[in-house]
Amino acid sequence: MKSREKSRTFIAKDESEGRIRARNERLILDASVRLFSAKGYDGTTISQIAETAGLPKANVYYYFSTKAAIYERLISEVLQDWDSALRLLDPELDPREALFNYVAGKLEFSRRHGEKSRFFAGELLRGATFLSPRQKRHVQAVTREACEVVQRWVDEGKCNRVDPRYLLIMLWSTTQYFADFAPMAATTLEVPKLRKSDFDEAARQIIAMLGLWPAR
Amino acid sequence: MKSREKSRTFIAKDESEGRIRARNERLILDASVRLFSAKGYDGTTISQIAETAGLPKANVYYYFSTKAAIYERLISEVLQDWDSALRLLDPELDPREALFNYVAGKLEFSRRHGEKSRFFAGELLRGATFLSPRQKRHVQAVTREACEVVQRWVDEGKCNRVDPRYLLIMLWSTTQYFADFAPMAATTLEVPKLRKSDFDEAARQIIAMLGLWPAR
DNA sequence: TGAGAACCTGACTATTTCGTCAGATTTCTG
DNA sequence: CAGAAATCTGACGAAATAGTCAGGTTCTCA
Repeated sequence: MKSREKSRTFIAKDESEGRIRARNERLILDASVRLFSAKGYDGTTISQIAETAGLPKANVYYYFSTKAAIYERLISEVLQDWDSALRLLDPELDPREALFNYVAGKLEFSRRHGEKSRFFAGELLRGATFLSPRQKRHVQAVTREACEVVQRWVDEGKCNRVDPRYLLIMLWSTTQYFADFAPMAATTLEVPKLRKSDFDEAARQIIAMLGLWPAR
Repeated sequence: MKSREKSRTFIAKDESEGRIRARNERLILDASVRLFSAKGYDGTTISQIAETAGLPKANVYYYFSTKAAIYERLISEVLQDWDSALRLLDPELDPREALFNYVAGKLEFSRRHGEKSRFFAGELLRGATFLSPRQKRHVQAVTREACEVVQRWVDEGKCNRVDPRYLLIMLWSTTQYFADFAPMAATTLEVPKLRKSDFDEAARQIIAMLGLWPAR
């Protein structure tokens, strides 16, 4: 099958040892995120996950003791994506440019990883009870940081007066909408299916519609 | 089975005859929307619906032959709400005022009927496969109508140039966010739980952030 | 190369779920 | 009030599900 070097791999996580483990866990997680996003947590069975991943069910149980364990791993992965996206908000740039980059980046990520985006949205919808206090604090800290970036733009007069928190919510919600509710967005735009160009246009339109840019 | 012709009550729906039927169907539908919104379609069992509604399971089956039947009834109810909300967009008003009313109204509805809003969002998330072609056309027609209202404002110079479709998407997504992802919004706003005043403030902020208002 | 660790799996159990049904009870109507 | 229609319900069977386990196979490294 595969003859890799027998080198010691002390890379990072506790499970980084064991190529087979890494490969199979990935298979399981990928299958799971697809199923969870399509049918929800309760609507997904371990048998389906096993079948989608191409493994026997008992083998899935070998790697994850329970469905909840799979789910928790996915949450923490998605949370990482979410916050590295927020770090795209570059304080050095002109706000209009920085916000455009952020929106475009977020849209592009959502377009390419629709299942992840929908998975996260689905679980937020269920009440976000899954976030550990630690994760909640983390989200809060990252959010606050982003707010400060915007606030600085306002203070420096580079940007009209605005409550950064509402601005962020507006950007999150709109970008999410295109990914998560794509069928509805497509209906509204009267196209059969959203394409990359629709996402790009969305980024431009969103930025254009915001009344944040001081007259020059 | 089709021999229910004696009653004199031609009120509206096909089921308007039979007070008991009406009452029990309502009990079942109310229980269902709450459960569906909290646990998803697949995650909800008929037994839970029965228990929540306070009826024996077999009695639920007496009124609805299957879970899908309950679900379809809910969809059409929610769709009605959705489009009567869109009719709140009053073409006679000044755009700023009209849009504020629309946003505030939608937020208020979502706040009061969170389960319905989340139920709809949840099913959109699953791909909107549930909408019949007829319903889809209906949504499209109502949307187009709303777009025309906005377009007229633009043409009359009451409103800056904007693509009405993206404006609508932006408004829908943002208002939905507050209702459907309330825990996340609360975290962002750093309040323990969203209150009415937060929703009101959201409406003001959303309108204020839009750069649609021509200088006077 | 061989012993132990890691990995794999078919078969099994206990539980839950959907949906049905026969017959009991209540409500309606003439 | 009598009979018909509507409503109610406990109990049941077939199917699906989460999770376990004993024992087999493959890999790793000294």
